[in-house]
Amino acid sequence: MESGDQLYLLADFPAARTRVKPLSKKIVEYAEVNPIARVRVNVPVSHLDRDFDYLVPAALNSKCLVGNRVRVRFGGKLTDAIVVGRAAESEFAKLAAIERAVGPALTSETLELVHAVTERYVGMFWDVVRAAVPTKSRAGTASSGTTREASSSKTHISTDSSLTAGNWELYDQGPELIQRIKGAESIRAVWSSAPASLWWEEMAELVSAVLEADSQAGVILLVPDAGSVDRLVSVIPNSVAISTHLSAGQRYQNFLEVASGHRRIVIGTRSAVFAPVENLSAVIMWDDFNDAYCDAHAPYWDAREVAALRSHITGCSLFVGGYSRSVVTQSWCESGWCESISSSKSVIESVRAQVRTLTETAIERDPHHSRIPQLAWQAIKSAIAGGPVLVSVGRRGYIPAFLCTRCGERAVCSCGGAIHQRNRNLPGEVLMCSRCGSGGWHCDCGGTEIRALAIGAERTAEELGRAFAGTPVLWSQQEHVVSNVDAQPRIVVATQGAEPFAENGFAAIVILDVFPQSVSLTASESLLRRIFSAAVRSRPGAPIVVTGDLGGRESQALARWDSSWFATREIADRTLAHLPPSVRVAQLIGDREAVMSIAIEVEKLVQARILGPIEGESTQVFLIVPRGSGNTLSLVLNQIMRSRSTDPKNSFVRVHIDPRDF
DNA sequence: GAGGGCCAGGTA
DNA sequence: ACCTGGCCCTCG
Repeated sequence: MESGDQLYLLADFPAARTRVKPLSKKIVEYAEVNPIARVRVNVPVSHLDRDFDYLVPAALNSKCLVGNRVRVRFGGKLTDAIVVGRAAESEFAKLAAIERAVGPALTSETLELVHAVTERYVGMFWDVVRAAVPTKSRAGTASSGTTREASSSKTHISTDSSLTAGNWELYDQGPELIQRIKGAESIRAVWSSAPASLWWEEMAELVSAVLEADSQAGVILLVPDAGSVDRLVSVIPNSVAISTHLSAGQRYQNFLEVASGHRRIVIGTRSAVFAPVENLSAVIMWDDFNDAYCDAHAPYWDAREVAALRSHITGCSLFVGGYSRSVVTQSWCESGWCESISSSKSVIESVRAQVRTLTETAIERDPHHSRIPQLAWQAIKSAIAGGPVLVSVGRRGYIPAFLCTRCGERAVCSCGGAIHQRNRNLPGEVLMCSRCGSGGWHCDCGGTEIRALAIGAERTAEELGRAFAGTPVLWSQQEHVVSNVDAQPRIVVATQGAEPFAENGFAAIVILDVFPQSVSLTASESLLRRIFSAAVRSRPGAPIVVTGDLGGRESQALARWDSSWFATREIADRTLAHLPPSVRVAQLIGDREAVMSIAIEVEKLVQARILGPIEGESTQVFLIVPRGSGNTLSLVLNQIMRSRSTDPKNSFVRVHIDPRDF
């Protein structure tokens, strides 16, 4: 298969003839033009993460192009390598020859991207390649290419086609945006999904606008999970999936179809951000706040950042959508790197009047002691005849809210945060505030013990079933996600993140138990995301009831129906506190000695603030620098890691650049 | 990280 | 004379 050949231009290299003395005694002809291949070898040590030169046998010339995968003898062993350059001459005298060619892996464009990601995340070239390129499967090529295959395994009560279409008229400058895309303009934009919008239809519409500008355009669509991949593949013609839930053979085959230019519309999970799409015109990402975009292996790259990097390097368009605006994408907008697309005033007006927020204290006073407050009952009761009602519940099982065992009032800290027990199996364990972290809580009544207000999702469903006997109650949860429901009256109880869409939208929505799950940087951002992601599933004018423990800013953002406003405030606070996204962070994890010595060395070379050490199973340190010094920080860390790796006595230290949460 | 060369010191 | 472990260097 010579399919990858047209990707690279040999003519780019200066023609030159060189005398090179090959190591092997065998008489082999070498490539006439640029007989040297500069490669990166797959060895797990960072001081060997540099170029090595090999001779290209004439017979392999066309398969040793820049970006191709080859096999070379390195340190006596046959090893995988990627050709990263071709040259006429080498500094090095005694060269070995490339033993075998494997196939296409990277294009010159994705090669540059992999290099950039490696540098930024202080990683090794091959650690990024492993994520970017599927392994060639032993079975070779699985015959039938499953492209645009409808997912039949998921529970669908109605089909996608009966749902309302994505409509960019719901947004200020939405129709204008579509026109500009059709006019082949390169655009970076973030959109916050409007109520009654369907994200996959919105993405499909962006794709068709891109294709209208250039029918040969390449597009990458990124979604957080396999279910979303299926959903998108079914609405976007001529697309191909590159995602981990495909078999290894299928994944490799699809990858080859993309690398050869046969397919240009790629839909996938995080690693698809590296897809070797020809003529890439746009990267479109959905739900960027989702943690699934973070790779769990070193060097812990983040697909949102990689997408931004790719757009930066190639100038391709970038569209990032979500139910609510993430702090990071809002900061892109504020820096002028990106434009912001939000729901139009009239759309916002139609929703915000319907939103009612109830604090936890109000629920406690409810005489029925139900998890579902009176107002929510009323909303469900009045809406149920007209269509489906969504009840979004928190995590299954325990809800992190507690009551004083003595008076039964909710255990609340003086700062307003919820009180929780570190280890609920140990009586007498110190009671902590989940917001400010102060310990030693006691109730106003004098009580010093708490009990969990532990009513899980099942109880809620049960309670609803009893109250609305005769109305079907449908469950949607992580193990069994219901994607869509029809317009029939029914109660849909869904755990966070598993909320279905309803034909024509839900007639009422109740969002229960919105509590911060932990003390962290992104805790309140994720509360808002949960509320908005459920609430956009409403039909116009439908009542939306939210219960839980919202801070003032969260409530206000909800009342305004403006998550960008919220993100802006968050950014301002974090900037004052020298926290991301206004700064770049490097997290070091390892032996105390090693971590501290690296931190001190970095501090000598860049002006960094050191946070920590935090002792646990291993020691953690955070190095914080202004955004502008981020590249220097990566560079310096790279040098240190390289020199450390030459000495096997040095213990291993993990470097995590810009962790999303800490 | 693996393999090889080299030197020192211990063992028959 | 031979084995063993530690150290250091290379790997194209």
